[in-house]
Amino acid sequence: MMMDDGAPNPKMTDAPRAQKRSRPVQVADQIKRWVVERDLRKGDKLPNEAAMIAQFGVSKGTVREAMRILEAQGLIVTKTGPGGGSSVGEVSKDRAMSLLGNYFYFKDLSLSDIYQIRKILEPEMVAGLAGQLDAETLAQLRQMAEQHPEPARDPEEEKQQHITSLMFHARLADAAKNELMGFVISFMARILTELTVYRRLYETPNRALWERGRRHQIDLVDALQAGDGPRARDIMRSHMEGAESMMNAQEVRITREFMGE
Amino acid sequence: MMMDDGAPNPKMTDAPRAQKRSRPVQVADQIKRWVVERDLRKGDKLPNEAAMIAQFGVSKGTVREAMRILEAQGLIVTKTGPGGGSSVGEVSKDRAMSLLGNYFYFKDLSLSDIYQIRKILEPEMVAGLAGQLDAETLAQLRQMAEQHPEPARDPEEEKQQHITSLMFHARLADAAKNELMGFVISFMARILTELTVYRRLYETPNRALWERGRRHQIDLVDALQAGDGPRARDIMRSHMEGAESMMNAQEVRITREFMGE
DNA sequence: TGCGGATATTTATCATGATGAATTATGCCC
DNA sequence: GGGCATAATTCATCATGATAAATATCCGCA
Repeated sequence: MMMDDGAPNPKMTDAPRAQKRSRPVQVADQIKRWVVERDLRKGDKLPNEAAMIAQFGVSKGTVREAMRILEAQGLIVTKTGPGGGSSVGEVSKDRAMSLLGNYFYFKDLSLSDIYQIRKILEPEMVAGLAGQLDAETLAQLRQMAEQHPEPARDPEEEKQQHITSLMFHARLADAAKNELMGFVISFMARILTELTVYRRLYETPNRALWERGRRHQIDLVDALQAGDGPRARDIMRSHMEGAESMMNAQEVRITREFMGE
Repeated sequence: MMMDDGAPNPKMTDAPRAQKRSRPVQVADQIKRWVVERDLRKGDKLPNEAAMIAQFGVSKGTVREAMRILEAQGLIVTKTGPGGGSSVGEVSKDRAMSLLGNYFYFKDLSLSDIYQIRKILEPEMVAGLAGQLDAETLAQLRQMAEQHPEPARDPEEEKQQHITSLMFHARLADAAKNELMGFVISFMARILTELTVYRRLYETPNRALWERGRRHQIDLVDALQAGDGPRARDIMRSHMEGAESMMNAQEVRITREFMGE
Protein backbone atom coordinates (compact mmCIF):
# COMPACT_ATOMS: atom_id res chain seq x y z
CA MET A 1 0.00 0.00 0.00
CA MET A 2 1.14 3.49 -0.70
CA MET A 3 1.57 5.72 2.38
CA ASP A 4 1.32 9.14 0.84
CA ASP A 5 3.83 11.93 1.34
CA GLY A 6 1.85 14.80 2.86
CA ALA A 7 0.46 13.03 5.87
CA PRO A 8 2.33 10.31 7.69
CA ASN A 9 0.53 7.46 9.33
CA PRO A 10 -2.24 8.90 11.49
CA LYS A 11 -1.01 6.93 14.43
CA MET A 12 2.01 9.22 14.48
CA THR A 13 0.53 12.49 13.36
CA ASP A 14 0.20 15.18 15.94
CA ALA A 15 -0.48 13.81 19.35
CA PRO A 16 1.44 11.29 21.39
CA ARG A 17 -1.57 10.75 23.64
CA ALA A 18 -3.64 9.07 20.97
CA GLN A 19 -3.29 5.53 22.22
CA LYS A 20 -6.28 3.29 22.05
CA ARG A 21 -8.35 5.24 19.61
CA SER A 22 -9.17 3.33 16.47
CA ARG A 23 -8.08 4.68 13.15
CA PRO A 24 -11.54 5.65 12.01
CA VAL A 25 -11.91 7.72 15.17
CA GLN A 26 -8.54 9.32 14.63
CA VAL A 27 -9.44 10.19 11.07
CA ALA A 28 -12.79 11.58 12.16
CA ASP A 29 -11.08 13.74 14.76
CA GLN A 30 -8.59 15.06 12.27
CA ILE A 31 -11.38 15.99 9.93
CA LYS A 32 -13.13 17.82 12.75
CA ARG A 33 -9.98 19.76 13.48
CA TRP A 34 -9.65 20.48 9.80
CA VAL A 35 -13.16 21.92 9.77
CA VAL A 36 -12.43 24.13 12.76
CA GLU A 37 -9.12 25.39 11.40
CA ARG A 38 -10.61 26.40 8.10
CA ASP A 39 -13.80 27.59 9.77
CA LEU A 40 -15.89 25.60 7.32
CA ARG A 41 -19.64 26.12 7.45
CA LYS A 42 -22.72 24.26 6.40
CA GLY A 43 -22.44 23.17 2.80
CA ASP A 44 -18.68 23.53 2.46
CA LYS A 45 -17.25 20.46 0.85
CA LEU A 46 -14.78 17.96 2.20
CA PRO A 47 -12.29 16.11 0.01
CA ASN A 48 -13.76 13.07 -1.65
CA GLU A 49 -13.20 9.52 -0.59
CA ALA A 50 -10.19 8.89 -2.81
CA ALA A 51 -8.50 12.09 -1.69
CA MET A 52 -8.92 11.19 1.96
CA ILE A 53 -7.55 7.74 1.38
CA ALA A 54 -4.46 9.39 -0.04
CA GLN A 55 -4.41 12.19 2.51
CA PHE A 56 -4.52 9.97 5.57
CA GLY A 57 -2.86 6.92 4.10
CA VAL A 58 -5.59 4.59 5.23
CA SER A 59 -7.86 2.22 3.40
CA LYS A 60 -11.24 2.96 1.96
CA GLY A 61 -13.02 1.04 4.71
CA THR A 62 -11.35 3.13 7.38
CA VAL A 63 -12.32 6.36 5.67
CA ARG A 64 -15.89 5.18 5.27
CA GLU A 65 -16.12 4.29 8.94
CA ALA A 66 -14.79 7.72 9.82
CA MET A 67 -17.46 9.30 7.64
CA ARG A 68 -20.15 7.28 9.33
CA ILE A 69 -18.98 8.50 12.69
CA LEU A 70 -19.23 12.11 11.60
CA GLU A 71 -22.52 11.45 9.89
CA ALA A 72 -23.94 9.84 13.04
CA GLN A 73 -23.04 12.98 14.95
CA GLY A 74 -24.80 15.04 12.34
CA LEU A 75 -21.68 16.89 11.28
CA ILE A 76 -21.56 15.85 7.64
CA VAL A 77 -23.86 14.78 4.87
CA THR A 78 -22.85 12.60 1.96
CA LYS A 79 -24.15 12.30 -1.56
CA THR A 80 -23.24 10.15 -4.52
CA GLY A 81 -22.71 11.23 -8.07
CA PRO A 82 -20.78 14.05 -9.76
CA GLY A 83 -20.60 17.04 -7.46
CA GLY A 84 -21.35 14.63 -4.65
CA GLY A 85 -19.11 13.65 -1.79
CA SER A 86 -19.23 14.79 1.79
CA SER A 87 -19.93 18.28 3.00
CA VAL A 88 -20.30 19.97 6.35
CA GLY A 89 -23.82 20.03 7.70
CA GLU A 90 -25.06 21.85 10.77
CA VAL A 91 -26.26 19.46 13.40
CA SER A 92 -30.03 19.64 13.30
CA LYS A 93 -32.07 20.26 16.39
CA ASP A 94 -33.81 16.93 15.96
CA ARG A 95 -30.55 15.10 15.68
CA ALA A 96 -29.17 16.83 18.75
CA MET A 97 -32.28 15.98 20.73
CA SER A 98 -32.09 12.39 19.62
CA LEU A 99 -28.46 12.08 20.63
CA LEU A 100 -29.12 13.67 23.98
CA GLY A 101 -32.10 11.39 24.34
CA ASN A 102 -29.74 8.43 24.12
CA TYR A 103 -28.08 9.69 27.27
CA PHE A 104 -31.32 9.99 29.18
CA TYR A 105 -32.54 6.64 27.93
CA PHE A 106 -30.47 5.12 30.72
CA LYS A 107 -31.41 7.70 33.30
CA ASP A 108 -35.10 7.24 34.02
CA LEU A 109 -36.20 10.83 34.14
CA SER A 110 -39.33 11.42 36.14
CA LEU A 111 -42.18 13.76 35.43
CA SER A 112 -41.33 15.81 38.47
CA ASP A 113 -37.75 16.21 37.24
CA ILE A 114 -39.05 17.71 34.06
CA TYR A 115 -41.67 19.87 35.66
CA GLN A 116 -39.25 21.17 38.23
CA ILE A 117 -37.31 22.67 35.35
CA ARG A 118 -40.27 23.70 33.27
CA LYS A 119 -41.76 25.60 36.17
CA ILE A 120 -38.55 27.52 36.59
CA LEU A 121 -37.52 28.07 33.01
CA GLU A 122 -40.62 28.60 30.93
CA PRO A 123 -42.03 31.53 32.88
CA GLU A 124 -38.71 33.32 32.55
CA MET A 125 -38.52 32.52 28.88
CA VAL A 126 -41.88 34.06 28.06
CA ALA A 127 -41.04 37.06 30.20
CA GLY A 128 -38.08 37.66 27.95
CA LEU A 129 -40.15 37.07 24.85
CA ALA A 130 -42.83 39.67 25.55
CA GLY A 131 -42.98 42.30 22.84
CA GLN A 132 -40.25 40.53 20.87
CA LEU A 133 -42.33 38.32 18.61
CA ASP A 134 -43.17 39.17 15.03
CA ALA A 135 -46.68 39.07 13.67
CA GLU A 136 -46.31 35.70 11.98
CA THR A 137 -45.08 33.96 15.11
CA LEU A 138 -47.88 35.46 17.13
CA ALA A 139 -50.38 34.33 14.54
CA GLN A 140 -49.02 30.80 14.62
CA LEU A 141 -49.17 30.71 18.38
CA ARG A 142 -52.69 32.03 18.44
CA GLN A 143 -53.73 29.50 15.87
CA MET A 144 -52.32 26.67 17.97
CA ALA A 145 -53.89 28.01 21.13
CA GLU A 146 -57.31 28.19 19.52
CA GLN A 147 -57.09 25.01 17.52
CA HIS A 148 -59.16 22.87 19.87
CA PRO A 149 -62.24 24.81 20.86
CA GLU A 150 -63.79 21.88 22.69
CA PRO A 151 -62.51 19.43 25.29
CA ALA A 152 -61.43 16.07 24.01
CA ARG A 153 -64.09 13.41 23.85
CA ASP A 154 -61.84 10.36 23.72
CA PRO A 155 -58.29 9.41 24.73
CA GLU A 156 -56.99 9.69 21.18
CA GLU A 157 -58.31 13.20 20.81
CA GLU A 158 -56.94 14.10 24.19
CA LYS A 159 -53.50 12.91 23.20
CA GLN A 160 -53.68 15.00 20.07
CA GLN A 161 -54.58 18.07 22.10
CA HIS A 162 -51.69 17.38 24.39
CA ILE A 163 -49.28 17.23 21.48
CA THR A 164 -50.64 20.47 20.08
CA SER A 165 -50.12 22.07 23.43
CA LEU A 166 -46.53 20.88 23.54
CA MET A 167 -45.96 22.18 20.05
CA PHE A 168 -47.13 25.51 21.35
CA HIS A 169 -44.35 25.44 23.91
CA ALA A 170 -41.79 24.23 21.42
CA ARG A 171 -42.76 27.02 19.05
CA LEU A 172 -42.28 29.51 21.84
CA ALA A 173 -38.90 27.99 22.60
CA ASP A 174 -37.86 28.26 18.99
CA ALA A 175 -38.66 31.93 19.06
CA ALA A 176 -36.43 32.45 22.07
CA LYS A 177 -33.34 34.48 21.40
CA ASN A 178 -31.51 32.17 23.74
CA GLU A 179 -30.67 29.05 21.78
CA LEU A 180 -29.70 27.05 24.81
CA MET A 181 -32.89 27.83 26.67
CA GLY A 182 -34.87 27.14 23.54
CA PHE A 183 -33.21 23.80 23.11
CA VAL A 184 -33.74 22.66 26.66
CA ILE A 185 -37.40 23.58 26.58
CA SER A 186 -37.97 21.93 23.22
CA PHE A 187 -36.22 18.85 24.49
CA MET A 188 -38.53 18.60 27.45
CA ALA A 189 -41.53 19.07 25.19
CA ARG A 190 -40.20 16.29 23.01
CA ILE A 191 -39.88 13.93 25.93
CA LEU A 192 -43.39 14.76 27.06
CA THR A 193 -44.84 13.88 23.69
CA GLU A 194 -43.59 10.35 24.12
CA LEU A 195 -45.31 9.17 27.22
CA THR A 196 -47.81 6.62 28.26
CA VAL A 197 -50.98 7.25 30.19
CA TYR A 198 -51.41 4.50 32.75
CA ARG A 199 -54.61 5.52 34.37
CA ARG A 200 -57.18 8.10 33.54
CA LEU A 201 -58.84 9.43 36.62
CA TYR A 202 -61.76 10.95 34.84
CA GLU A 203 -63.17 9.57 31.66
CA THR A 204 -64.82 12.85 30.88
CA PRO A 205 -61.99 15.30 31.29
CA ASN A 206 -62.46 17.95 33.86
CA ARG A 207 -63.92 20.66 31.73
CA ALA A 208 -63.05 23.50 34.05
CA LEU A 209 -59.41 22.48 34.24
CA TRP A 210 -59.21 22.07 30.51
CA GLU A 211 -60.82 25.41 29.85
CA ARG A 212 -58.37 27.06 32.19
CA GLY A 213 -55.43 25.60 30.29
CA ARG A 214 -56.83 26.87 27.05
CA ARG A 215 -57.45 30.33 28.47
CA HIS A 216 -53.88 30.39 29.72
CA GLN A 217 -52.50 29.89 26.26
CA ILE A 218 -54.70 32.52 24.70
CA ASP A 219 -54.06 35.01 27.46
CA LEU A 220 -50.37 34.31 27.14
CA VAL A 221 -50.37 35.21 23.47
CA ASP A 222 -52.20 38.41 24.35
CA ALA A 223 -49.65 39.30 26.99
CA LEU A 224 -46.79 38.54 24.64
CA GLN A 225 -48.31 40.71 21.96
CA ALA A 226 -48.92 43.52 24.42
CA GLY A 227 -45.32 43.27 25.59
CA ASP A 228 -46.35 42.62 29.17
CA GLY A 229 -43.51 40.42 30.42
CA PRO A 230 -44.51 40.09 34.07
CA ARG A 231 -48.02 39.11 33.13
CA ALA A 232 -46.74 36.53 30.64
CA ARG A 233 -44.56 35.11 33.38
CA ASP A 234 -47.44 34.81 35.80
CA ILE A 235 -49.66 33.15 33.27
CA MET A 236 -47.01 30.65 32.33
CA ARG A 237 -46.28 29.86 35.95
CA SER A 238 -49.91 29.14 36.58
CA HIS A 239 -50.13 27.16 33.38
CA MET A 240 -47.19 24.97 34.31
CA GLU A 241 -48.65 24.17 37.68
CA GLY A 242 -51.92 23.22 36.09
CA ALA A 243 -50.19 21.06 33.52
CA GLU A 244 -48.20 19.24 36.15
CA SER A 245 -51.16 18.38 38.28
CA MET A 246 -53.05 17.24 35.22
CA MET A 247 -50.15 14.95 34.37
CA ASN A 248 -49.92 13.59 37.86
CA ALA A 249 -53.62 12.92 37.91
CA GLN A 250 -53.21 10.72 34.86
CA GLU A 251 -50.37 8.63 36.24
CA VAL A 252 -48.28 9.20 33.24
CA ARG A 253 -44.94 7.53 32.65
CA ILE A 254 -42.14 8.52 30.31
CA THR A 255 -41.69 5.98 27.57
CA ARG A 256 -38.42 4.13 27.56
CA GLU A 257 -37.30 4.19 23.95
CA PHE A 258 -34.84 5.87 21.66
CA MET A 259 -36.01 8.98 19.91
CA GLY A 260 -36.28 8.94 16.17
CA GLU A 261 -34.75 11.75 14.15
CA MET B 1 -23.88 -12.95 -1.51
CA MET B 2 -25.86 -15.09 0.78
CA MET B 3 -29.09 -13.55 2.00
CA ASP B 4 -29.74 -15.55 5.16
CA ASP B 5 -33.02 -17.18 6.07
CA GLY B 6 -34.16 -15.47 9.29
CA ALA B 7 -33.96 -11.87 8.19
CA PRO B 8 -34.68 -10.77 4.68
CA ASN B 9 -32.82 -7.90 3.13
CA PRO B 10 -32.94 -4.97 5.56
CA LYS B 11 -34.21 -2.75 2.79
CA MET B 12 -37.46 -4.64 2.98
CA THR B 13 -37.70 -5.53 6.63
CA ASP B 14 -40.30 -3.77 8.66
CA ALA B 15 -41.00 -0.29 7.41
CA PRO B 16 -41.98 0.95 4.00
CA ARG B 17 -40.84 4.46 4.92
CA ALA B 18 -37.18 3.54 5.10
CA GLN B 19 -36.19 4.89 1.74
CA LYS B 20 -32.97 6.79 1.50
CA ARG B 21 -31.34 5.50 4.65
CA SER B 22 -28.10 3.69 4.00
CA ARG B 23 -27.75 0.11 5.02
CA PRO B 24 -25.40 0.79 7.90
CA VAL B 25 -27.94 3.21 9.34
CA GLN B 26 -30.72 0.69 8.90
CA VAL B 27 -28.68 -1.96 10.64
CA ALA B 28 -27.81 0.42 13.46
CA ASP B 29 -31.48 1.27 13.91
CA GLN B 30 -32.46 -2.36 14.02
CA ILE B 31 -29.87 -3.03 16.66
CA LYS B 32 -31.22 -0.14 18.70
CA ARG B 33 -34.69 -1.58 18.47
CA TRP B 34 -33.31 -4.94 19.44
CA VAL B 35 -31.77 -3.42 22.55
CA VAL B 36 -35.03 -1.75 23.55
CA GLU B 37 -37.13 -4.86 22.96
CA ARG B 38 -34.90 -7.02 25.11
CA ASP B 39 -34.35 -4.20 27.59
CA LEU B 40 -30.59 -4.73 27.45
CA ARG B 41 -28.50 -2.76 29.91
CA LYS B 42 -24.93 -1.67 30.22
CA GLY B 43 -22.58 -4.59 29.71
CA ASP B 44 -25.04 -6.90 27.99
CA LYS B 45 -23.50 -8.36 24.91
CA LEU B 46 -24.53 -8.04 21.30
CA PRO B 47 -24.01 -10.81 18.72
CA ASN B 48 -20.57 -10.83 17.22
CA GLU B 49 -19.66 -9.53 13.81
CA ALA B 50 -20.09 -12.82 11.99
CA ALA B 51 -23.48 -13.40 13.57
CA MET B 52 -24.70 -9.97 12.53
CA ILE B 53 -23.49 -10.49 9.00
CA ALA B 54 -25.62 -13.63 8.90
CA GLN B 55 -28.50 -12.05 10.82
CA PHE B 56 -28.89 -9.02 8.60
CA GLY B 57 -27.61 -10.51 5.38
CA VAL B 58 -25.18 -7.67 4.77
CA SER B 59 -21.46 -7.51 4.33
CA LYS B 60 -18.84 -7.14 6.98
CA GLY B 61 -18.13 -3.56 5.99
CA THR B 62 -21.76 -2.62 6.43
CA VAL B 63 -21.93 -4.18 9.87
CA ARG B 64 -18.73 -2.45 10.89
CA GLU B 65 -20.06 0.90 9.75
CA ALA B 66 -23.21 0.29 11.74
CA MET B 67 -21.12 -0.44 14.81
CA ARG B 68 -19.18 2.75 14.35
CA ILE B 69 -22.40 4.69 14.23
CA LEU B 70 -23.57 3.21 17.51
CA GLU B 71 -20.14 3.65 19.00
CA ALA B 72 -20.03 7.30 18.00
CA GLN B 73 -23.32 7.81 19.79
CA GLY B 74 -21.86 6.17 22.85
CA LEU B 75 -24.31 3.28 22.83
CA ILE B 76 -21.89 0.40 22.46
CA VAL B 77 -18.30 -0.47 23.23
CA THR B 78 -16.27 -2.99 21.32
CA LYS B 79 -13.37 -5.16 22.36
CA THR B 80 -11.16 -7.64 20.56
CA GLY B 81 -10.19 -11.10 21.67
CA PRO B 82 -12.05 -14.05 23.15
CA GLY B 83 -15.02 -12.89 25.15
CA GLY B 84 -14.77 -9.65 23.19
CA GLY B 85 -17.24 -8.25 20.75
CA SER B 86 -19.71 -5.41 21.17
CA SER B 87 -21.73 -4.75 24.25
CA VAL B 88 -24.20 -2.13 25.36
CA GLY B 89 -22.65 0.83 27.14
CA GLU B 90 -24.45 3.66 28.86
CA VAL B 91 -23.82 6.94 27.12
CA SER B 92 -21.39 8.81 29.34
CA LYS B 93 -22.04 12.33 30.47
CA ASP B 94 -18.89 13.53 28.73
CA ARG B 95 -19.95 11.93 25.50
CA ALA B 96 -23.41 13.40 25.72
CA MET B 97 -22.00 16.85 26.41
CA SER B 98 -19.64 16.53 23.49
CA LEU B 99 -22.41 15.52 21.12
CA LEU B 100 -24.62 18.33 22.31
CA GLY B 101 -21.65 20.64 21.97
CA ASN B 102 -21.53 19.80 18.27
CA TYR B 103 -25.00 21.29 17.95
CA PHE B 104 -24.06 24.52 19.66
CA TYR B 105 -20.83 24.77 17.72
CA PHE B 106 -22.91 26.28 14.95
CA LYS B 107 -25.06 28.41 17.20
CA ASP B 108 -22.75 31.04 18.70
CA LEU B 109 -23.98 31.03 22.25
CA SER B 110 -23.28 34.20 24.12
CA LEU B 111 -22.24 34.64 27.71
CA SER B 112 -25.50 36.34 28.49
CA ASP B 113 -27.41 33.37 27.08
CA ILE B 114 -25.64 31.11 29.50
CA TYR B 115 -25.92 33.40 32.46
CA GLN B 116 -29.57 34.02 31.84
CA ILE B 117 -30.09 30.33 32.48
CA ARG B 118 -27.54 29.95 35.22
CA LYS B 119 -29.13 32.78 37.18
CA ILE B 120 -32.49 31.08 36.99
CA LEU B 121 -31.52 27.46 37.40
CA GLU B 122 -28.64 27.27 39.83
CA PRO B 123 -30.30 29.08 42.72
CA GLU B 124 -33.27 26.73 42.47
CA MET B 125 -31.01 23.74 42.26
CA VAL B 126 -29.16 24.52 45.47
CA ALA B 127 -32.42 25.30 47.18
CA GLY B 128 -33.50 21.77 46.42
CA LEU B 129 -30.16 20.37 47.52
CA ALA B 130 -30.14 21.88 51.00
CA GLY B 131 -29.98 19.21 53.66
CA GLN B 132 -29.80 16.49 51.04
CA LEU B 133 -26.05 16.11 50.66
CA ASP B 134 -24.02 13.42 52.35
CA ALA B 135 -20.92 14.14 54.35
CA GLU B 136 -18.51 13.17 51.62
CA THR B 137 -20.06 15.45 49.05
CA LEU B 138 -20.09 18.33 51.51
CA ALA B 139 -16.44 17.69 52.30
CA GLN B 140 -15.52 17.70 48.63
CA LEU B 141 -17.40 20.92 48.05
CA ARG B 142 -15.79 22.56 51.03
CA GLN B 143 -12.39 21.45 49.88
CA MET B 144 -12.96 22.98 46.45
CA ALA B 145 -14.31 26.17 47.93
CA GLU B 146 -11.29 26.58 50.16
CA GLN B 147 -8.71 25.39 47.70
CA HIS B 148 -7.43 28.81 46.72
CA PRO B 149 -6.96 30.92 49.83
CA GLU B 150 -5.37 33.77 47.96
CA PRO B 151 -6.31 35.76 44.85
CA ALA B 152 -4.56 34.74 41.66
CA ARG B 153 -1.31 36.46 40.91
CA ASP B 154 -1.11 35.75 37.19
CA PRO B 155 -3.54 34.92 34.34
CA GLU B 156 -2.63 31.25 34.39
CA GLU B 157 -3.40 30.95 38.07
CA GLU B 158 -6.58 32.90 37.59
CA LYS B 159 -7.72 30.51 34.90
CA GLN B 160 -7.03 27.59 37.20
CA GLN B 161 -9.12 29.18 39.92
CA HIS B 162 -11.90 29.73 37.47
CA ILE B 163 -11.87 26.08 36.49
CA THR B 164 -11.91 25.01 40.11
CA SER B 165 -14.90 27.24 40.65
CA LEU B 166 -16.72 25.69 37.73
CA MET B 167 -15.90 22.23 39.03
CA PHE B 168 -17.59 23.30 42.23
CA HIS B 169 -20.75 23.99 40.29
CA ALA B 170 -20.47 20.80 38.26
CA ARG B 171 -20.04 18.82 41.45
CA LEU B 172 -23.15 20.42 42.84
CA ALA B 173 -24.99 19.58 39.65
CA ASP B 174 -23.89 15.96 39.86
CA ALA B 175 -25.33 15.77 43.33
CA ALA B 176 -28.69 16.99 42.11
CA LYS B 177 -31.41 14.39 42.22
CA ASN B 178 -32.64 15.83 38.97
CA GLU B 179 -30.49 14.34 36.22
CA LEU B 180 -31.72 16.73 33.59
CA MET B 181 -31.03 19.81 35.66
CA GLY B 182 -27.66 18.39 36.64
CA PHE B 183 -26.78 17.80 33.04
CA VAL B 184 -27.74 21.25 31.85
CA ILE B 185 -25.78 22.93 34.60
CA SER B 186 -22.73 20.74 34.04
CA PHE B 187 -22.94 21.47 30.35
CA MET B 188 -22.89 25.19 30.94
CA ALA B 189 -19.94 24.81 33.29
CA ARG B 190 -18.20 22.83 30.60
CA ILE B 191 -18.73 25.54 28.03
CA LEU B 192 -17.45 28.16 30.44
CA THR B 193 -14.22 26.28 30.99
CA GLU B 194 -13.44 26.65 27.33
CA LEU B 195 -13.37 30.35 26.80
CA THR B 196 -10.93 32.99 25.87
CA VAL B 197 -10.19 36.13 27.80
CA TYR B 198 -9.82 38.98 25.37
CA ARG B 199 -9.07 41.81 27.69
CA ARG B 200 -8.29 41.92 31.34
CA LEU B 201 -9.49 45.12 32.89
CA TYR B 202 -7.38 44.84 35.98
CA GLU B 203 -4.06 43.15 36.01
CA THR B 204 -4.23 42.80 39.74
CA PRO B 205 -7.63 41.24 40.22
CA ASN B 206 -10.09 43.13 42.27
CA ARG B 207 -9.43 41.61 45.64
CA ALA B 208 -12.75 42.56 47.18
CA LEU B 209 -14.74 41.01 44.35
CA TRP B 210 -12.65 37.87 44.44
CA GLU B 211 -13.01 37.52 48.18
CA ARG B 212 -16.75 37.89 47.87
CA GLY B 213 -16.92 35.05 45.38
CA ARG B 214 -14.92 32.84 47.67
CA ARG B 215 -17.10 33.70 50.66
CA HIS B 216 -20.16 32.88 48.61
CA GLN B 217 -18.98 29.36 47.97
CA ILE B 218 -18.06 28.72 51.59
CA ASP B 219 -21.28 30.23 52.89
CA LEU B 220 -23.16 28.15 50.36
CA VAL B 221 -21.68 24.94 51.66
CA ASP B 222 -22.64 26.02 55.18
CA ALA B 223 -26.19 26.72 54.14
CA LEU B 224 -26.43 23.41 52.32
CA GLN B 225 -25.15 21.58 55.34
CA ALA B 226 -27.55 23.41 57.62
CA GLY B 227 -30.41 22.56 55.31
CA ASP B 228 -31.32 26.19 54.78
CA GLY B 229 -32.69 26.15 51.25
CA PRO B 230 -33.83 29.76 50.97
CA ARG B 231 -30.49 31.02 52.18
CA ALA B 232 -28.62 28.77 49.76
CA ARG B 233 -30.78 30.14 46.97
CA ASP B 234 -30.03 33.72 47.91
CA ILE B 235 -26.32 33.08 48.10
CA MET B 236 -26.24 31.39 44.75
CA ARG B 237 -28.25 34.17 43.16
CA SER B 238 -25.83 36.73 44.42
CA HIS B 239 -22.90 34.57 43.38
CA MET B 240 -24.20 34.22 39.85
CA GLU B 241 -24.63 37.92 39.46
CA GLY B 242 -21.10 38.51 40.66
CA ALA B 243 -19.73 35.86 38.32
CA GLU B 244 -21.51 37.35 35.36
CA SER B 245 -20.22 40.85 35.92
CA MET B 246 -16.74 39.50 36.44
CA MET B 247 -17.00 37.71 33.11
CA ASN B 248 -18.31 40.75 31.36
CA ALA B 249 -15.51 42.85 32.78
CA GLN B 250 -13.02 40.52 31.19
CA GLU B 251 -14.54 40.58 27.73
CA VAL B 252 -14.63 36.89 27.55
CA ARG B 253 -15.67 34.97 24.47
CA ILE B 254 -16.77 31.39 24.10
CA THR B 255 -14.25 29.40 22.17
CA ARG B 256 -15.44 28.04 18.88
CA GLU B 257 -14.27 24.46 18.85
CA PHE B 258 -15.53 20.95 19.25
CA MET B 259 -15.44 19.50 22.72
CA GLY B 260 -13.21 16.56 23.38
CA GLU B 261 -14.56 13.55 25.21
C1' DT C 1 -31.48 26.33 -32.42
C1' DG C 2 -33.43 23.91 -28.83
C1' DC C 3 -35.08 19.81 -26.70
C1' DG C 4 -35.20 15.01 -25.03
C1' DG C 5 -33.20 11.13 -24.07
C1' DA C 6 -29.40 7.82 -24.27
C1' DT C 7 -24.72 7.47 -22.65
C1' DA C 8 -20.68 8.42 -20.08
C1' DT C 9 -18.59 9.98 -15.91
C1' DT C 10 -18.21 10.70 -11.19
C1' DT C 11 -18.85 9.38 -6.70
C1' DA C 12 -20.33 6.87 -2.98
C1' DT C 13 -22.04 2.06 -1.65
C1' DC C 14 -21.70 -2.71 -0.89
C1' DA C 15 -19.24 -7.04 -0.96
C1' DT C 16 -15.38 -10.37 -0.36
C1' DG C 17 -11.25 -12.15 1.25
C1' DA C 18 -6.69 -11.80 3.16
C1' DT C 19 -3.74 -10.30 6.77
C1' DG C 20 -2.78 -8.02 11.27
C1' DA C 21 -3.33 -6.98 16.11
C1' DA C 22 -5.20 -7.53 20.62
C1' DT C 23 -6.88 -10.36 24.08
C1' DT C 24 -7.86 -14.39 26.46
C1' DA C 25 -7.79 -19.36 26.89
C1' DT C 26 -5.09 -23.55 26.86
C1' DG C 27 -1.69 -26.72 27.64
C1' DC C 28 2.79 -27.98 28.55
C1' DC C 29 6.98 -28.08 31.09
C1' DC C 30 9.10 -28.02 35.31
C1' DG D 1 0.74 -25.55 40.99
C1' DG D 2 3.07 -21.67 38.67
C1' DG D 3 4.67 -19.60 34.85
C1' DC D 4 5.36 -19.24 30.13
C1' DA D 5 4.85 -20.30 25.35
C1' DT D 6 1.25 -21.21 22.14
C1' DA D 7 -3.21 -21.42 20.23
C1' DA D 8 -7.74 -19.78 19.56
C1' DT D 9 -10.97 -16.03 19.12
C1' DT D 10 -12.54 -11.75 17.82
C1' DC D 11 -12.25 -7.40 16.04
C1' DA D 12 -9.15 -4.07 13.00
C1' DT D 13 -7.22 -2.81 8.89
C1' DC D 14 -6.21 -3.24 4.17
C1' DA D 15 -6.91 -4.16 -0.67
C1' DT D 16 -9.67 -4.65 -4.64
C1' DG D 17 -13.61 -4.95 -7.51
C1' DA D 18 -18.39 -4.86 -8.65
C1' DT D 19 -22.70 -2.15 -8.06
C1' DA D 20 -25.70 1.69 -7.63
C1' DA D 21 -26.96 6.49 -7.66
C1' DA D 22 -26.65 11.02 -9.42
C1' DT D 23 -25.22 14.27 -12.63
C1' DA D 24 -23.08 15.89 -16.74
C1' DT D 25 -22.51 15.43 -21.64
C1' DC D 26 -23.46 14.58 -26.15
C1' DC D 27 -26.03 13.55 -30.08
C1' DG D 28 -29.91 13.10 -33.03
C1' DC D 29 -33.87 15.12 -34.43
C1' DA D 30 -37.46 18.47 -35.11
